[in-house]
Amino acid sequence: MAYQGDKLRKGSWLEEEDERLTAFATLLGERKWDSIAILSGLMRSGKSCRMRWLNYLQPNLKRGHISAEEEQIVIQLHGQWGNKWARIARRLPGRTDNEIKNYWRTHLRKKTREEGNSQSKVYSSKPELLYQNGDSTSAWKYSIRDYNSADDHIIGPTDFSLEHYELPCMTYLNPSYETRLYDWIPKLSNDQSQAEIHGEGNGLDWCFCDPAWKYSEDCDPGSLDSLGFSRLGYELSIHLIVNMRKLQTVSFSDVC
DNA sequence: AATTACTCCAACCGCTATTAC
DNA sequence: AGTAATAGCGGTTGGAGTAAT
Repeated sequence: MAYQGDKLRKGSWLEEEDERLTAFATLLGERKWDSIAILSGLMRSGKSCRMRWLNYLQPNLKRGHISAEEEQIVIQLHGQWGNKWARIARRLPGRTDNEIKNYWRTHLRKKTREEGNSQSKVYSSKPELLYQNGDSTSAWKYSIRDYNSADDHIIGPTDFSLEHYELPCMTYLNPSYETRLYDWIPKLSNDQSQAEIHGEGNGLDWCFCDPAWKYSEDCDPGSLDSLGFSRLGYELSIHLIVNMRKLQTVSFSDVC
C-alpha cells in the first residue's frame, strides 16, 4: 500500500493536489488508483484519489444546480429503485452518485415526505404507472413484446403481445409520463435499437416519447361502458425518439 | 456583535463485488 | 480454485457557510 510508513493526508484537497492528480489520472488512466497515488507522490490513499477524481475532477461533470427536470428524474427513479445512487446517477449525465445522494438528503427527502404518498406512489413502480388515475375497468393490449429483467421485475410476463394491461383514461398523457416511460420501454425489445438505447448516449437528451391517441377502426365503436360512454376503439401510440429520429413505436390498444 | 442552530456537501468509512494473479 | 488487490457502492461524518436569535 502507498506510503505505509508515512501518514496519509486526509480532508480537503488542495489545488496543487488536484492538478497533480488530474495529470496522473489523465496520463495513467482511470484505474489502478493505488499506483496513481504512489507515482503522483500525493500522500493520499488510492481510494481517496479515486473518490476525488470521480466526484470532482473528471471531465464532463456538470456541476451547478440540479435542474427541475433532473429533480423529477431523481424523484422518479428513487421511487422505483430506492437508494441506488450510482444507478440513478447513470441516468443523469454529468452528475455523480455522491451529488445525487446529497441532493436527495438535503432537498428531496423532506419534500417527498411532505407531499406524502401522492408523488412517490405515482413513481413507485411500473404497474402503478399504468394504473394511476386509471379507470380500472378498461383493458388495453400492449403491442410490444418481451420484457424480462431481473432488475425491473415489476412487469412480470415476458410475452407482452398476449397480455392485457389495465391502462388509465386520457389523463395518462400528462407530460411527466415521458421520462417515466423512457425508463422501461427501451428494455422491451431485443432488436438492435435496444443496444443503441442502452449505450453511452446523452441520457434523457436523446430519448423522449410522443404519445398520441387515435381512433381504431378495428374496435366496435358501439360498445358502451357502465356509464354509457364509448370507451373502446382508441389506440395510444408512443414514439421513442432517439438522436432526432424515431426509433420505435409502442402501441397500447383498447381490447375489444 | 456574539452565539447558536441549521444547511449543505466534500470526504471518509466499512462493506461487497469484481478482477488479477 | 483460492487469495489478494482493486473498484464500486451507500451510509455517515465533519467542517464551512449562513440564518436565526
